[in-house]
Amino acid sequence: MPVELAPGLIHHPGRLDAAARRRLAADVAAVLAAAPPVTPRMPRTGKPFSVRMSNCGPLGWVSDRDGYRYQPHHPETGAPWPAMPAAVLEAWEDLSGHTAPPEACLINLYAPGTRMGLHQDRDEADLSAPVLSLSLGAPALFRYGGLRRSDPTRSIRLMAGDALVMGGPSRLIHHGVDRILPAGDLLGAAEDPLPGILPAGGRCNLTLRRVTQPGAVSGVQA
DNA sequence: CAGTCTCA
DNA sequence: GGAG
Repeated sequence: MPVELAPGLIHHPGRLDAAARRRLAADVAAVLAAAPPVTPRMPRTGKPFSVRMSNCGPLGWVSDRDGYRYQPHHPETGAPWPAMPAAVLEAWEDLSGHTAPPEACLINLYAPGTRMGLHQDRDEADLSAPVLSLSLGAPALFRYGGLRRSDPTRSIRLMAGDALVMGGPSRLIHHGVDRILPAGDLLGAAEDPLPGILPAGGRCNLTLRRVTQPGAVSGVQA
């Protein structure tokens, strides 16, 4: 059953069963074969993220010395991002409450020890759509706060199969990943969703977003 | 510009 | 965990 952590911030524990998780993982593996994970870098400083990333869908989120942006092609291969898999689109239809389809699915790969500092998802022109997060693999300690970075924060454990919707008043809240937890930390067998791609004990997170304004002309990025 | 980091 |  869903838990409303804050207005517009909905946690769906165990939303994806084992079969759905396997199907999603297989789809993600196929995407990563065509769009290999990239190590993003901080704008200006070039400091690498610990998380590795890829994308599927018409647009993908990338970060390098030039800044954050969405672009239609892989930054290293130059190929268009792979199409959004059916399992991803179905999750959006089930959980987003949004009629227009997602335009970007960012794939975050967390090896053990990887973290993601508190940040906002604010590179999208259309903020009326929620961000939908799906978790695979190892559990993670997820932290969320408010609209201001200095707002008080709380943390929850995000597990394989969990979905999290950040929408409405929570669309721009700060959030991050404090740490990847040992797979055996809780009951439930360790799942390695992407063997050969993600180290054992790692986590894969998918975030689905709407990027462009409803009326935007193709080729023009707000 | 920033989803970085380290210090405390 | 909060600040810079």
